[in-house]
Amino acid sequence: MEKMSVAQARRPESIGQEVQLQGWVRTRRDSKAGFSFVEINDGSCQGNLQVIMEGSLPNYESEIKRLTTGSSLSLVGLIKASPAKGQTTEVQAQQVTVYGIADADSYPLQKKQHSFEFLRTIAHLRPRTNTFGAVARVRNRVCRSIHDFFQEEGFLYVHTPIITASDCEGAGAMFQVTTLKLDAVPKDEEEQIDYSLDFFARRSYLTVSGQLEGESYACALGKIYTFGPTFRAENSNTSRHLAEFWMVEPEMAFFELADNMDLAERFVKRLFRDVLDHCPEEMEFFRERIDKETVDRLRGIVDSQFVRLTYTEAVTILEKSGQKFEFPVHWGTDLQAEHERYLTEQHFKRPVILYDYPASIKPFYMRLNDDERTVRAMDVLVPGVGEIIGGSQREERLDVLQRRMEQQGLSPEDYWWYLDLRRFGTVPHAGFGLGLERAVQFITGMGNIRDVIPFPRTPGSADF
RNA sequence: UCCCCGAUAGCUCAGUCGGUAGAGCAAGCGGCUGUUAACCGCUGGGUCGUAGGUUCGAGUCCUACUCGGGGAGCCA
Repeated sequence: MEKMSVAQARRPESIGQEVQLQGWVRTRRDSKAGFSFVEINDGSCQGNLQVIMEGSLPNYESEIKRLTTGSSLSLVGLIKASPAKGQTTEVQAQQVTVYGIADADSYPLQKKQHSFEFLRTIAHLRPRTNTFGAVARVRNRVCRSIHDFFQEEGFLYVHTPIITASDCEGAGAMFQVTTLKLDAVPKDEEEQIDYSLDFFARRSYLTVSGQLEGESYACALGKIYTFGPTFRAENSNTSRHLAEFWMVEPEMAFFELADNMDLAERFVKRLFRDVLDHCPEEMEFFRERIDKETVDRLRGIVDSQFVRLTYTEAVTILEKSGQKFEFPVHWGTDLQAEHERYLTEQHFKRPVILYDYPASIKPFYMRLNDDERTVRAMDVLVPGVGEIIGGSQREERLDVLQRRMEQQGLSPEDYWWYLDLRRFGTVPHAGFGLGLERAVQFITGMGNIRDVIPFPRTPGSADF
């Protein structure tokens, strides 16, 4: 007997086939006329499959009448056109095997809406809900599109290390990795921790970015991208931050800032277009249940040009806006969330790429402009979520890079290999980072980033 | 880390002026039905987050703590 997915069985072209289906019960409705409607889902699509289970089945009273939400089963049946509204096909079951009942008294999921807060406490079961199934499928589609896009553009997928000894990748607090016994840490003569006895014979950390290593490969192979888990030990408690998240970081030799912005815009639009094209049921679900605007917003972005303006121009717009901001705007300080929101949500009402930020508020590796006050940084801001991409053209001039490091209190010796890239055949190059979860959050309209990653890690919480 | 809000049945919530606990859904039983978040009736289900305090009396007022949420900062 051929196995078939629920997704396939829901399509009209499957009518007339006799197949095996396996999945989990979403709901059961009994008819006293002597049969039951059982809706099953196997994760292959948003919708359920209605199965007719007749009272004449040998295990009808003993097992089928006891099927509860969450129970698992296998069945053999004939796919038919459904006579009633609500679905195009349905299955007439000929044989039903129950794998496992989900005891309704203790099974936490019911056929009703639960709060996301509650579902986070049962993260191992929440993928069985409509919302988390849809998020998982959209997340998968976005990941596939990330690879498709870069592979089609001739990029090489490079794996940068998860464990790093660069103690300042320039992107925030790091998790330390150690095999030292924390209750008996070895000390040297000066009572300092003796890291020569640690696993890597020096302090090591979980990566906060693969950028520096990515530059190494871009400066040999041209266009590369990394895509993997990233860790930040910041004590951030917001709906947009995770301690462990996934980041895509392309890095391109012979790219200047304008090339970088072009690529970022093409990239983001491709992700959005692919989800609209390939996940219509999921997006319709999000439009109905999560965020009415999300589909229209994505369509609008795919068809429109991103606004590009310099930091200096943005400050001028904000100053002239007449808006009362909690924090007043002035040149030289970073824009606050309220300022970015005003630009994307009220002034332009679409994504905005800001570039040429003051050098004083950006890291050492961003290329200094001729005005000596600004660097070739760019942020892609979207309505609702805010910063979705951050990137820059990198400083390729050895002397300028060394000067900038010293200004920021970093010792060039620690970055000897990074500086080698400028010593030997340096080239203009650029890159950016896109937070996967921020992208999925924006696409789906989900309000909390903890609900677009399967098992979220946040301060004080690493359950499951 | 800072500011604000919350914690009551398995879930989602209501609970008036401080007077001893309620609904919907879920569950069990019964009824009805090609149903589709099915529907109707009945039944069971509670240390009101924890620890103190005020009071004749606290779910309700006060304090601390724990956990959760929203916002800010940091950023992706």
